[in-house]
Amino acid sequence: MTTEKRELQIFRKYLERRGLKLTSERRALFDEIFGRHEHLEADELLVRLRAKHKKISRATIYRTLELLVDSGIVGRVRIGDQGYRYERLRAGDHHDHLICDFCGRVIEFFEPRIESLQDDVAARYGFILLSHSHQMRGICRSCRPRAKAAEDRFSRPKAVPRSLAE
Amino acid sequence: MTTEKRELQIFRKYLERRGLKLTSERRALFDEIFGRHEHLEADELLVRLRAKHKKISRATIYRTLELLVDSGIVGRVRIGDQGYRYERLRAGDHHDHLICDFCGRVIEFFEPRIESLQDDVAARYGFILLSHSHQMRGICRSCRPRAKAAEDRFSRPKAVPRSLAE
DNA sequence: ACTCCGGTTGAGACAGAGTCGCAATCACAA
DNA sequence: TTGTGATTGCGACTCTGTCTCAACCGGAGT
Repeated sequence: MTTEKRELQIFRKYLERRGLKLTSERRALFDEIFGRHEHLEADELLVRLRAKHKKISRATIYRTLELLVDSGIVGRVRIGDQGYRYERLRAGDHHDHLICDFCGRVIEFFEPRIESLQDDVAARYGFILLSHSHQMRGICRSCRPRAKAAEDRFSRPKAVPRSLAE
Repeated sequence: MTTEKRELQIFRKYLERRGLKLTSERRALFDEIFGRHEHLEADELLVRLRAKHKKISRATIYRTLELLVDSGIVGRVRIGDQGYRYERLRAGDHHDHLICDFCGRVIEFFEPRIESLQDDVAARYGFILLSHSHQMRGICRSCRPRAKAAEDRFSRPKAVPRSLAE
């Protein structure tokens, strides 16, 4: 609760500083995102809010998400193959994502050694690094048995071992 | 030329193994991608082929790109904010991308230490790693002066220094 | 508490990227 | 050369996200 309060204050300040208003729609979307820790798509948010008998339009969702991202308290990430997902950010919180191709689960990770190697690479090419996006995809621990079963069932449609590649 | 020949053989084999045909459209798209080393969007490929008086439809471009990616000789990457770009891959060639936000230039990099740390992270969470996508964005060496100038011109619309954040 | 004004909303049109169904066409093996 | 199943082009469609605009509302000033 204290955490939410803090982010709400930041958002309020952000709006105030540019003469924008904290409407009930903006407030509802804020609450929805900060009420749980998940990686949500814009349309999921729309559905959830409407399920809570909150009248809100798609356009407002997108417009508000833009404000939230811009204010720095919400992050926008490409996780699936189409569209973005939004996640709340705590102050100073940076992480990248590990995504299970079977169940879709998203795990956040932070590896300082990767972060610093990124800086090295950027420096090597004379780049000023502004942002990065790093996703790793695979099969999570609990999907491994299922993945194995599926692999056996289909006669590996895509596996073209190098023995056949020429 | 020898390199192209090799990839064409792989593609031929790939089609053959699943009873698919090497049509003139597929061949033309192959040539377009392997004729130069760039990161192209589907529609750019369409335009280029039509400019060469090759009659081809958008649907075929997409369908063929899928085959090329699936056969392993072409890579599909999200580089901009909308859509994918396609790039030819040489055997065993893996790299990630550094993208300039000003000029759009794409630089490929490979940092083995990052690759191996990725394996460590995956192992830490019990993940079987299948793929990853890693992009770094920023300002390239030659755009730095231009970027600086632009920053001075606009009175930094988004910069909300922490001194004002509460 | 009331007013007023500029910011905000909802609805639906629109845009860009990509997919799909189907009739006509083509590759390629016999 | 022929036959047949794969492939193509077209246009309609989907999905994600943006835009326009008239009606509406938040909140500062009174």
